[in-house]
Amino acid sequence: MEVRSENEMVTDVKKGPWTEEEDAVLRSYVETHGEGRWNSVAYFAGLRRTGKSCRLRWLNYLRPQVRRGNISLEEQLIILELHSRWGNRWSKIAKHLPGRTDNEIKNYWRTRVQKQAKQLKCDVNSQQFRDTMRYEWMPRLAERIRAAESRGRPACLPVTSSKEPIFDNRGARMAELESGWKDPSFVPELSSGISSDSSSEAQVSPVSGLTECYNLPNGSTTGPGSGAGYSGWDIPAQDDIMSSELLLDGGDSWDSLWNEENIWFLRQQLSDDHF
DNA sequence: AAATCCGCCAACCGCAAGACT
DNA sequence: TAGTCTTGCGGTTGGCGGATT
Repeated sequence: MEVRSENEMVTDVKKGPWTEEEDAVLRSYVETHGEGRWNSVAYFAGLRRTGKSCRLRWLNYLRPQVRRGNISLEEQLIILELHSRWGNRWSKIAKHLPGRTDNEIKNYWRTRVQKQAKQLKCDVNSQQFRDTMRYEWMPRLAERIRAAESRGRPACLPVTSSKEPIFDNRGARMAELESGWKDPSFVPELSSGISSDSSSEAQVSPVSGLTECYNLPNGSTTGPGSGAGYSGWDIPAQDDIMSSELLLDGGDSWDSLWNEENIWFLRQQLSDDHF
């Protein structure tokens, strides 16, 4: 009988997309034996994969808690808010978005947000871009959420199985978030992954550069949110906010946006001392 | 209809920190 | 205490599919 060690298995490793059969094997094994010891999982489950690959597949795809589909408006706002605080700390940000993986948030940031920075011809780490996020996108997003809330959503949302009110402090929380980014003294926390090197920020003029692409909050708006120019990124121009067609992500309905999972994570996000 | 471009996302890689021996 | 193993994180890449030419 052939006996192979775990290390030998690794040399026989398979890469690339997972098959349904592999998924079934991994899911079955983890459900029976639990997570952890991923090299052993790969070996004893008979998968020709590395432990790392098994772990990643489980965490990012097979876990029952993983949420799939469009990033909701609230999730977008939370991502912007937390990224302004922590920078590229994807796993940390993901912990505040139940069911979302760090990989998903990272991909979202790179494909949507960095694309807008590119269109603005500014560095994603620049003061100009941070100001744009802070003064334009986040307030607009909050406005969209409120507008959506006032249209299709019942003022008092249903209770969860715990019978606790869900959004009792929602307004207060939103105001708290906004006061943070509207406060002139607000300085986004820069941690690893965000360059605080002043030389990179010197590439653009923080204010004059901003006004070339965007007007500050008291002015009219131009830029990625202005009508036909934006796609994928879900922050519309002020005018668009009043367009009900743009209130939701593409294809999202109120039912899907305000399902149990969204309500659950919003409860978490809007609860006191969560950040 | 074919070729090319582009956006998205799953998965890989290297590194670092913590756990274990 | 040092070496090894495991896990977790962030950056990057490659393939797929839809859009555009």
